Amino acid sequence: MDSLTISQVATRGGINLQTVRYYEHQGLLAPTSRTEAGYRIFSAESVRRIRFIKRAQELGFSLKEIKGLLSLRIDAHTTQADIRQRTQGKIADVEQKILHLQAIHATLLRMAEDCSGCGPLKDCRS
Amino acid sequence: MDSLTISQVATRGGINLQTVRYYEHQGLLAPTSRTEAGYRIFSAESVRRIRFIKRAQELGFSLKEIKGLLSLRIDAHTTQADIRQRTQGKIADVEQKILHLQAIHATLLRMAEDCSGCGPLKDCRS
DNA sequence: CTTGACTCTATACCTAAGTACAGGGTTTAC
DNA sequence: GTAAACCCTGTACTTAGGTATAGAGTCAAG
Repeated sequence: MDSLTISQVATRGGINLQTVRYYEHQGLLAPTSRTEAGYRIFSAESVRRIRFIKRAQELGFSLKEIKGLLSLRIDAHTTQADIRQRTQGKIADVEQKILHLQAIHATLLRMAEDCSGCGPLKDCRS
Repeated sequence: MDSLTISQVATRGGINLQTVRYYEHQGLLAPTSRTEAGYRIFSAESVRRIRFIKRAQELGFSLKEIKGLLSLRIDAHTTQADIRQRTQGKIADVEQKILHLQAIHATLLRMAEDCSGCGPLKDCRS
């Protein structure tokens, strides 16, 4: 029984029911089908997708960017070169973010462990 | 001559002039003083601060959180224990973010380099 | 067979983070 | 000494990302 209602998928994904509809409207999430009466039907897949969206958001990606990340999904008609090209820029972005976070992290650690001589956080090299 | 006008500090920080005033209003940035006529005077320090704010924003921190990060700045009356306590939670947050980014990064790399058998991005373990 | 919990669409409302005037004073360059 | 290019405050508008409400249909339990 891999079939979920909108309220179930919202609860399991940790978001508001209205937000599920909002994400659908934004093209980030689609119900697998509808019942006779028009009720949305989701799968466990959708829950994973919602969680991915929330994590990516916490990392500073906009919904638009997340849509781009999600669309990298591979299907039979996508060539290697195609994928490589589309992922390249995103890989660079992510690497930048990691570097900046590591700089902040190092500065926070220095502040916590040895405060003599450490400067303000904004001076962390990054 | 470490004395900048609002438009200079905005340009060098890479943000809109209005945004400088907005950040000041939000308590994230303060001019070092004012001229006789009431014009704001900034220093190079403010430019660094603005850049830090922008970087942190790209990493998913809200202005409120960034204010918290900036307020960790050390002054003479802050004790070691005090600092350690205030930094602890933020360090954990940053570590979480790094882990999530690394998971996305690894998945993107796998997609770019060897697509046979790689799944959708949202399934990256993180 | 009806009542309560659920769903639908559509529209309105909200907060964060800006961005853009309007109306007025100031400074600098000719 | 007067334009052009600044700056000031205050208010209004915008966009992203939701969240709430209204009005109506659906389903499951007693």
